[in-house]
Amino acid sequence: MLIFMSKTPVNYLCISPFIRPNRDKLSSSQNGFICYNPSSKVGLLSSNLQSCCITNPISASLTKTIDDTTTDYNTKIRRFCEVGNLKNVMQVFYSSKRSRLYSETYCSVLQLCADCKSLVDGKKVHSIIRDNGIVVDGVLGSKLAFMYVTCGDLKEGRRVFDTIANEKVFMWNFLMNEYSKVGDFKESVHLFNKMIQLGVYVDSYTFSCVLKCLAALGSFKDGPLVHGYLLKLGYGCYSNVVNSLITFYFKCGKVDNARKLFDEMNDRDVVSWNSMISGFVANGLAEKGLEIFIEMLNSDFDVDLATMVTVLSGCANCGAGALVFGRTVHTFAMKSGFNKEITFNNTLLDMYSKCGDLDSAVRVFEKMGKRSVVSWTSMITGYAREGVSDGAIRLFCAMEREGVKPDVFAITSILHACARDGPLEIGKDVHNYIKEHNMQSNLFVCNALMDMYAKCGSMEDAESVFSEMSMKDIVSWNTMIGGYSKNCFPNEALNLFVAMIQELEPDGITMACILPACASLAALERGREIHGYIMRNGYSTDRHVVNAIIDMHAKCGALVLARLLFDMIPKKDIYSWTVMIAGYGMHGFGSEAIATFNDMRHEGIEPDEVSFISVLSACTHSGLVDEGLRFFNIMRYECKIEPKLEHYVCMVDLLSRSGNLSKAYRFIEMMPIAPNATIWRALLSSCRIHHDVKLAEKVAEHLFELEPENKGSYVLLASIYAEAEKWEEVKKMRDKISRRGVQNNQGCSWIEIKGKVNIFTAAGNAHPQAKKIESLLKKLRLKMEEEGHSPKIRYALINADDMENEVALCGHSEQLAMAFGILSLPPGKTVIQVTKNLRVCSECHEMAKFISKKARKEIVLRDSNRFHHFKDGNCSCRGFW
DNA sequence: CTAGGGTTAG
Repeated sequence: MLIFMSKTPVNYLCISPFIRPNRDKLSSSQNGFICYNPSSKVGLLSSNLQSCCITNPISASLTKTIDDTTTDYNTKIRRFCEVGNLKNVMQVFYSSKRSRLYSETYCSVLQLCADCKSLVDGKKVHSIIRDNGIVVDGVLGSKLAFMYVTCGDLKEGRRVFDTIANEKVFMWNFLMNEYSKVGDFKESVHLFNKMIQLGVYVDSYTFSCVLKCLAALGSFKDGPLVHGYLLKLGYGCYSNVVNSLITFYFKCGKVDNARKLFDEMNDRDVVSWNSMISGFVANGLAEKGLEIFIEMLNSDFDVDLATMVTVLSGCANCGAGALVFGRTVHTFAMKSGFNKEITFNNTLLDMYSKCGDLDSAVRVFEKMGKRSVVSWTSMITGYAREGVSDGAIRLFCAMEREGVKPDVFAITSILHACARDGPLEIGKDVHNYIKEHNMQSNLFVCNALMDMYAKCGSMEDAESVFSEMSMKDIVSWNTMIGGYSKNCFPNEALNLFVAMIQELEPDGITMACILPACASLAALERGREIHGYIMRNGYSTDRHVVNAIIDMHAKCGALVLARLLFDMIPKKDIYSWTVMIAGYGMHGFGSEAIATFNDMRHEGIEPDEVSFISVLSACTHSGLVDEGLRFFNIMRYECKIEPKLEHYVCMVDLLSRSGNLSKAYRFIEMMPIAPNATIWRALLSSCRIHHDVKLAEKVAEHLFELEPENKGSYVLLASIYAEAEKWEEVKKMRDKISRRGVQNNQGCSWIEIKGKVNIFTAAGNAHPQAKKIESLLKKLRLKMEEEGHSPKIRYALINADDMENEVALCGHSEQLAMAFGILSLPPGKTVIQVTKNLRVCSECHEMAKFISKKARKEIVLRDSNRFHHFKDGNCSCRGFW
């Protein structure tokens, strides 16, 4: 009688030691488990005998060549294996480590290590096998490989697998499946090809696995090849194979092929039906899916839990469009009693959440009798997706209170929530949890962790996670590159990009991550290089990439080119439009931005919250108060979009800069969400423009409360006092400022000349042409005074107090860059383009106007907020900055 | 080889 110790098909490798296998039932190829080293002193078997023993364990036990203690160890170890006591097994195993045990004993121990997922113990067993010089044959080798892979070390498992000539299809299938689980579909397909080459017998599982991988890879050409091959081998009537084919064709969008296969099937099973329904739904044909579902109900087939789960997760993948179908399924499931199943409820709530109906998801969640970590994770993700980070975090805490332990999925999800609006403290707590629970080997967790740090603005922390990762995938690289781009480390982003392309092939997302780096540098030449790289390597069809290219051009000042590229897009999506609107906005072309926004709506594209930010900020940059208010109302009442903080920032900016200070203040008071520091800061700087000291004090109170350590706010209020000649107050502010650390944000401007970026800082470190630049500026300043442009009093007053202020911060670095631009502009060219890391100061702004008139040059200055086009003594911003 | 939840892009 054969006794199998565990349920997996590998189990023939470990037969209970207490019941000797019945000789008649042994198939020699499958059950050989004793393997002595020919050179061993304990195993006295000759080579001939050994080969006999491998195939026939009975003879081994009969030869009695092993001393009693060894037999004892074998028995003891395997008895502990049976009850699953790894600790005891390892103890006995260690005390026996000098004895050669039965190969089957090693197998049992390895199986137990696999069951317990203990890589540490598994490795110890392997090293003892090695030390004892045990020959690793196909059986022991398979078990070793199985152990490694099961314990998460796919690489080592594969290494062992490669050393044994294993013709067993099981191990091949197992490895293929594992590779596809970790997302390495290429390797899985590679293994398949190798199997064919080596003539390994392939079975139906092999085919379903390889088809799954081909679908995931998008290898739509190879699918039909495999299809033909499996027909030749006679697998065309295996329902699991045909089911995989159906799924494959659906994934390629070949709905008709899938339908035909299904129609011609002789024995459809539940999976066939399920695949048809989810396939239709996934191809945007929810109604067809519903038809099949009804057909299934009408046929004799019992709808099972898997049907419900597949169908609902199909809806979830489709998003809002499948919500109606999802509801129908929900109603049906209630009648059939599926709502008692936790798995069903999990899928159901996830469906509602992914289809945009979070309220229904919450209702399902609240009604569920039992909740698992999966249920909680779905809810947390749902809140995070909607941007309700505090809700997500509250749920996470509630989950922990109920004693549900977060796993890697839950951790990834909560990190995503923390990334949404930057509670870095909580993010760090999660990081500690990850360390304590050894989750840092999980790729998803690490990627989410880096993303959280990047979004919270801490690239140092992101970098330290990145550098310690043993396995990095394309997401890891993209996250870091995108993080550097967005956090204004464009050079780091570009360097990392160069490092990346030496390691692995980038994708469209990489391009969409690196282009903003060029944009933030305003380095049009570098951007064009990347643009060229994109064209050469075929990324230019990816819509994200195309949009990023347009964005880069707009942000580098090449607005006309941006428009040209925009017009060339055959199918513009909401991102394309948004980028274009924002482009016009930052250049001060408010009416063009509005026209583009209207064009978008005419094309039938519904604006979303980001496109409203674009058009609202365009109104702000051009001082279009009435239009801005109109769009704000359209957003709320026509498009039913709840304004977010960013929208309120735009509105406060819009109202206050145009002089409606008290209106702006009332607007803040009316906000249904708590205003943040950015909003108060916008109002405070408008108070300065319009010299409203009283309101400024009120506003500053809010700002100091929200950001007590931000020195900039105190400087701003001090400037307002100084301009109002309130010297007592200036002194008080100065004390407060000096108590707070150093100013971190130094002014810096740069200009790209013939592809080389020339940087000028406030500190004024010497440029090779510093003397020429200084003398040119001197001349210009003199001329300015002659023509009656006296420097504004407010700066002089603050300077007298020898206090850090806008001027000191600015350092007039943009003047240096502009002067250098005039000196080195090639003949024939009339546009000087300068970029500054902070907002331009008003003195420099006046200077730029003057230069544009006197030198007859057009100056395009990009500051941290917008573009200024200076021409003939005027600026396109018309004072709105 | 058993479902269901997770990461990067304006």
